[in-house]
Amino acid sequence: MFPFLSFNITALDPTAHYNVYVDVVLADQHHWRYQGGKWVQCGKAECNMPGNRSYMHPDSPNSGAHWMRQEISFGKLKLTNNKGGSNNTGQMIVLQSLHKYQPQLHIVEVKEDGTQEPHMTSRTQSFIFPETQFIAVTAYQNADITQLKIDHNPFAKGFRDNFDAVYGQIENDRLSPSPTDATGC
Amino acid sequence: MFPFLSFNITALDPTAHYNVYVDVVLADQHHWRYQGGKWVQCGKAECNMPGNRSYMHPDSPNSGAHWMRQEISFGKLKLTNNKGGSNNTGQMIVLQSLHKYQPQLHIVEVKEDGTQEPHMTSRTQSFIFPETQFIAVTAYQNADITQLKIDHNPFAKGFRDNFDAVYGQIENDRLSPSPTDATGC
DNA sequence: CCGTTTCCACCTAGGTGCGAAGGT
DNA sequence: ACCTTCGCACCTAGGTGGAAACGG
Repeated sequence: MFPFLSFNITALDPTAHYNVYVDVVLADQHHWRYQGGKWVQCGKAECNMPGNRSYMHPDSPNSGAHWMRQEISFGKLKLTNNKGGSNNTGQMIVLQSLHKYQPQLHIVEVKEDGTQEPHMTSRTQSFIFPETQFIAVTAYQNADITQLKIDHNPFAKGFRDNFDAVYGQIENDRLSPSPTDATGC
Repeated sequence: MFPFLSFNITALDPTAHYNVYVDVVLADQHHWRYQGGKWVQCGKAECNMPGNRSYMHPDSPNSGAHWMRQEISFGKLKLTNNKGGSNNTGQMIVLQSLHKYQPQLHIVEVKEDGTQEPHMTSRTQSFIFPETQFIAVTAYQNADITQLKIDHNPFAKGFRDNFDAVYGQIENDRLSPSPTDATGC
């Protein structure tokens, strides 16, 4: 997933322990297609398919102090349309192409061992940022998104037009794209 | 560290939880030098220098069933002579060059959260395999060791003489060198 | 002098979008 | 038609030993 989700968290108990994870849910009940330069709805969504749709941050479990120390990035969260069949050990989030999704951030207080406290629902908080919605694709439809990724994803450096000139620039830029950048991708 | 340490563990409680880690201690109190094709002692060892000398297996903590399921490899254990000064967060084992070392395997029963049970020393077992002793170096002294690593470490493939011919062979070999291979490196 | 550090070519491993080929 | 998959060139990131430079 690029640009990746990144959050700042405050007001946790520095000494308590938390799991932090993201899951991705359908944002509406429609197929989408890109037609005439716009995304348009097109029929009903397929039934909820099986497959993992949550990703625990690799630092989990950890203390409130740890989570608040610095920005929490989900740079290694990976998306796929492959249900995996076998060895999918919860490492990738499985989505259906051409459906719109809404990521959600969850912060769950846990015992020191990382298992969830029972009957402590007030100790779980979830956050939804509508600006992080996106449409999953297997091939890019919107050229602006393609260019955004080529410009900012280091692994796509080979596709930049003015390779050297642009790169020096980017290194000096703050490269923390607002979550809005993910919209429509 | 290559060849890397690898262990099979049996007779754990499948439902209990354990940390598994390796540490590396001085095997004797001498400097060593390579002279006339042999390692010879040479004066006294320096005082025990500071620096991390243990490496927790990345699967830790985990169940007895997990540890017994398959061979436990320490393929990502890294050695250095750099005390790091700052950001050394326990990820590398710090050794002094030209000293002889003895790796040790430790299996510690823990609570589910990975913290050690207090007053449960009988729940810790340590194993020492003398055949895994080695002498740390910054430059290879023994040509046999150099060739062993070139032949078997995939990252050193570029130094193999008969590149293609040899590689097909190695792929078909069992590549689990006995710990003895580490001796004298 | 001899051991250490630095730089280098060469590899493994894996993340990019592109374009051709494949499916429905 | 339109979407998906696959192979590809091109990158990032990092693990090799060799050779030269460095240092006490």
